[in-house]
Amino acid sequence: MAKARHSRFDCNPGCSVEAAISLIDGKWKCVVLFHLLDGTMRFNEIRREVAGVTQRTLTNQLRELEDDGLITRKVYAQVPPKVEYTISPLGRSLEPILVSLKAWGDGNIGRFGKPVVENAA
Amino acid sequence: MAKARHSRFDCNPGCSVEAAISLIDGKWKCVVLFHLLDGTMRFNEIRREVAGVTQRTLTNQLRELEDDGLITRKVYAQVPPKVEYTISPLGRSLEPILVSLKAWGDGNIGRFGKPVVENAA
DNA sequence: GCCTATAGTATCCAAAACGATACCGTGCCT
DNA sequence: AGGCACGGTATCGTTTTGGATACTATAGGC
Repeated sequence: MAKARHSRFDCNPGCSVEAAISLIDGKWKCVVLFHLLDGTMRFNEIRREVAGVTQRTLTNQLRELEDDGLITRKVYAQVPPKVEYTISPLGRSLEPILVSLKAWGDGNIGRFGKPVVENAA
Repeated sequence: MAKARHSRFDCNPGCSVEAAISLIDGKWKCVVLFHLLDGTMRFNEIRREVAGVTQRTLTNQLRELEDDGLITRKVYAQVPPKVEYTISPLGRSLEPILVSLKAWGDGNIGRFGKPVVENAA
């Protein structure tokens, strides 16, 4: 999505849907969160799992996820740098959504594009 | 979201999540689909339910939903014009996602913004 | 020395998304 | 006659999103 995120939630049935959507609005956010469900990961681990994302974009979206309280970021004072990303309880509460997305995708992915295996590089 | 929709699905666990996301990527799409779960609606009915959307944007997103096969559009040859929008079987298959989004939003909406009641106009 | 990994920052750019605003033809109601 | 509803179209503009590319300091391995 783009432009303004949903920021004003009206008291109709749609508004809770908008609230949830507004948090995962970002091209790679759901995918990142999905991977973090399995446990803590470091920056380049995430980057390798999420095919296609540029490092600048990944940084931005991890920052937004952290700002929204969906993940936590732990920096170890060492060289080379070590940073760990972990899904937060709030982020974990999105699990039903993420799992539904994956289940749907698994059952319907053949409708759009063809899975490719070139990101194993 | 914006820019390129997810269009190439790699064979890793994220790609099915991407596939699902790519279909509901649009500021108002989930909300529209959510409302259509309850049954067929006409254009201005949807417009009244979805607070904040401009009529131009609603038209665009309904078109995209139709193009993706998530809803169907039926035009009655009469004046004034009558058009009915109905969720399709493919769209209906997104119900678990939409319901998860609403459940999460219901439980967390207090974290962001305050519900307002000014769209009842 | 060079290459790689780490986790970024910096800068610029292009594309897309959405909003704002005005307008349309017909019929119905007042 | 005027206003309103219907379901849009048309045009322009702004903002945002994400990508492309280059660069960073340190350490370890070869």
